[in-house]
Amino acid sequence: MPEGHTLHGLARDQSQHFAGKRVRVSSPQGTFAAGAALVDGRILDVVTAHGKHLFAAFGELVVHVHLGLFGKYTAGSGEPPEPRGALRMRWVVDDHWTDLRGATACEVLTKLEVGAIIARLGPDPLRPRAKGDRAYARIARSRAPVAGLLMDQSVLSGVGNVYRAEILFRHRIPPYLPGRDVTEDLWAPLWRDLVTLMRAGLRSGRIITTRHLDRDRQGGYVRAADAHYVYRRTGLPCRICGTPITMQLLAARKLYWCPTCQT
DNA sequence: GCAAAATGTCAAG
DNA sequence: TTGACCTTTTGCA
Repeated sequence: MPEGHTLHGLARDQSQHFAGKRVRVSSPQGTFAAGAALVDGRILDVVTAHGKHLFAAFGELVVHVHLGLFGKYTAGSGEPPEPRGALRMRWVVDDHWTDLRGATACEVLTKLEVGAIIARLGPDPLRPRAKGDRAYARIARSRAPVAGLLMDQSVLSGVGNVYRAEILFRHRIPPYLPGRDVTEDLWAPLWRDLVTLMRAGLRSGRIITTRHLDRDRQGGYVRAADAHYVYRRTGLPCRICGTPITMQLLAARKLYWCPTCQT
C-alpha cells in the first residue's frame, strides 16, 4: 500500500542487494513468465523510482513495476521460502531474495518506453533537484479542487491519499479550493513541506505528519494512532480544534479534512 | 466462509 | 462518474 516514499525505499534496498549481480528472475504464478525469461540471468544495473513507478534496469531491458493499491514486495536473506499464493515475480541472488504480489503493472520495457512513462509524470518531491514550479504551473491554471490535483500524477508524482490529506491539513487549505486560487505564497511552503515529510517517510518507512515526527526521526516510537492529523480519523476530534474530522469521496477516493481548521 | 477494505490507475460511457 | 483489475488481511457470521 504505497506512496512515493515506499517506492524510493524499495529502489534503494533492491539496488543495495541485487545491483551488479546476475539475478535469477522467475514468475511462479506464471502471468509474468514471458517477461521473466527475458531478463533471467542478466546483471541488474540499478533500480530507480519515479513517483510511484519502479524501474529495474538489466542493460537495455527494464522491468517496470507499479504496485497499484494492493501490490507488495516481501524480501529476505538466505534461501527463499516455498512459493505461496499469487507470486508474480521472484528475484534470487546468492544471499538475498524478493517476491512481488498483486502489482498493477509488472512488465519488461525498453529504455525508450521507460522515458515515455517518466515524461508523463509531474515532479517527484523525492527526486533530487525536483522543481515544484512545474507542478504549480498546472495547479494555478486549473479550476479543479486542489485535493484532486495533488493526487494527479501528471501534476506531481509520488503523493497519494495519505500525504495529500495531511499536507492540506498542515497548511490549513480547504480541499475543495480550486487550483487557480492556490497562491504562490501557499504553494511554496507546501512543496517544501512535502519534500521534508516524504524524506522523513523514506527514512523511517512510515508516514508520520504530526508533531510526533521529531520523535520518530530520533528513533523514538510513535503509535499508529498518533501518526496523522486527519487521514482515517473520521469523526474523531481534530488534534488542533476538536471539531470532528470529516470524510467525503472525491473521485472515488476517501478525502479527510477538518472543516474548522481548513477554511 | 465470505464480505469489505487497503497508501492506485485506466478505460468506457 | 463508474467499474474493472491486481491480492492479502481483517472482521463478522
